[in-house]
Amino acid sequence: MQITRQTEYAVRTLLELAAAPVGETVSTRLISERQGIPDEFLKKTIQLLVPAHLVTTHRGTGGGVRLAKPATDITLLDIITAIEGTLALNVCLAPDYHCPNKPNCSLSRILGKAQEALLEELQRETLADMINSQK
Amino acid sequence: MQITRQTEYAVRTLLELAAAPVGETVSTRLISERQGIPDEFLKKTIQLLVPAHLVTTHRGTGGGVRLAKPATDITLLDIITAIEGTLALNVCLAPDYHCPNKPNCSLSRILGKAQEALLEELQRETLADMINSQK
DNA sequence: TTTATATTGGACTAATTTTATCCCATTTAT
DNA sequence: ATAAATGGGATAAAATTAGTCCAATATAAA
Ligand code: SF4
Ligand code: SF4
Repeated sequence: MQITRQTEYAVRTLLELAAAPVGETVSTRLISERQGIPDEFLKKTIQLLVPAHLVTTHRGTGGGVRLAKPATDITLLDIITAIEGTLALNVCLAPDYHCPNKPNCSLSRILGKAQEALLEELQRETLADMINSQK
Repeated sequence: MQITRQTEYAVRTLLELAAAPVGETVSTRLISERQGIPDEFLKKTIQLLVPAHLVTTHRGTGGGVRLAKPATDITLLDIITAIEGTLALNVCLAPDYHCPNKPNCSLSRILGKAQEALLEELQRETLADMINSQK
């Protein structure tokens, strides 16, 4: 019932990028050093952020990673989803899973409600908010 | 970011007990058959519910498991906690974990708030409520 | 007192997920 | 060319989750 270490790596990476001058690329190497993240693992992590349209990358000398959109448009939920897939508090709350009991299962009903409350909080604040609240 | 299978086993077990006549014991064997839970694994699961004071057990012929308190006094959060330990959306939100960054970490702050919202929902409804909403 | 029933508890195994590493290919600026 | 950087496949290590096996103990009933 925890976010994974990789998800936290992703958040910290995006915070690092959001803190950098707008439009500037940062290499994964540099991020890994500054954030204490294993660099090869960070590469994999960033490769999950690309298809989620949270960052863009550029190869070669002077290349690196930058935000794909303004920090005001990226929520914590976006990041979690990019790394872990759609958040589900139980199997039956995940897309494409069908449990025959679901229609009259009070557990899934409660977990569904609880999940809604959770998603709302995770969606409320953006990367930009997070940066600001650090100051 | 999901409850474990074992936690769901625990919930279904307690629902089964709550549905039985008050004060009546049910054997783990019977529960495992009715709920489709591996019986040896269910035994382990129930052994986690005993020290959490959610059920009491009685050995020997005619023995079994029963609720340790009224179904109105058992919340979903109680059950999750009994099986998985104190719920924490990230390591640093668990008791006895100290991250030096925590004081000015906006991630832990947001996750903390989100966790609060989640806990509130999980605490809101009791086993009794769950039974009633099935009808 | 024997027997059948049921939980207790420890050791063990299996499966799955998470975390991490290795290594080579490809792209790009200088 | 060369150095810097990401892309991506294969694999390994570690941790967690799920499940099994079995002997011991307690209890009620025959
Ligand atoms: S039994 Fe209920 S909680 Fe469990 S998987 Fe089915 S619908 Fe979900
Ligand atoms: S860096 Fe922030 S979120 Fe991560 S463990 Fe430390 S306090 Fe928690």
